[in-house]
Amino acid sequence: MIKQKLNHAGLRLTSQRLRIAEILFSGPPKHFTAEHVYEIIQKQNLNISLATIYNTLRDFSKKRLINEIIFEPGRNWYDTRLDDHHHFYNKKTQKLIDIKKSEISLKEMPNPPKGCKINKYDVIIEIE
Amino acid sequence: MIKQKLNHAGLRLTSQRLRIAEILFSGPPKHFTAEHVYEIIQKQNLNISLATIYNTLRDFSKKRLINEIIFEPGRNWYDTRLDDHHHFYNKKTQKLIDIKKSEISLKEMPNPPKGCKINKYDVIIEIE
DNA sequence: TTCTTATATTAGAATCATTCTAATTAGAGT
DNA sequence: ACTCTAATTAGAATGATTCTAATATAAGAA
Repeated sequence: MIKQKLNHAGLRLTSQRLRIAEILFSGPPKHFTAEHVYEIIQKQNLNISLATIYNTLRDFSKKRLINEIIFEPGRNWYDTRLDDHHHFYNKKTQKLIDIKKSEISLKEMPNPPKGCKINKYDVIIEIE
Repeated sequence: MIKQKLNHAGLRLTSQRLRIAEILFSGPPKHFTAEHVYEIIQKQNLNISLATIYNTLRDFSKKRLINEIIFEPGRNWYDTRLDDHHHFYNKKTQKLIDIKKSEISLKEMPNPPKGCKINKYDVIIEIE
């Protein structure tokens, strides 16, 4: 349940966050940017400032409710899927396609440099 | 030889491109942004406009003389290494560390969607 | 060599996504 | 209800990159 999700993450239950979470977490997993969310909200005749969308996505990402994916310079994408998986990136259409972990995993994970721990890893396969 | 490299890529031999190529391809492989190259050129008391640096790096990348790496939103990084390898990315220090292909390769490469071919793939392991 | 033409360079303006500012509003515990 | 901290907001600011359009130059042709 969405309220529990936010509570558990230590995020206050504001109407804006609830509306945004509703959009993100209802329906199938999604790839999106702040602008995408903003457009959806406009179409619903809701009124949430662009700054709040940016803040909220950043907060959700920090709290690991969504995942940031970097594959295009100058644009922040997010993914509601949190499980271990990777992406095809079609440069022309600018679309991402999920790749199941089972289809791709690494032979072995190299040791990180001393004093560092691995945060996450991303495999991006660029197609055209 | 640098002139042959540019000629072979179909790029005119301008003094600016030769100077930039000199910086990139002399010495060990490098990770860098347009600003880094610009600073080096300033220190050498050369005078090449920032726009030309951006243009040149884009051109070199298109012609596959250097490789674009995307791992940080809002900043274009390049790599003079063209062979198959991957990267640790230290988010705090914003530094990249090469990972040899032999240390990491994928178990298998998934089939791209119909009508698409694989351009390249990048593995980025975020550490902290 | 000189001519020609397409291409490259440039300064500075423009763009675009994102973050910041500082004033206002609103959760949520007491 | 009261208080206090955190969230929201409009609009400005930022910062990397690209664009514009004027000028210069490489390199093949004559």
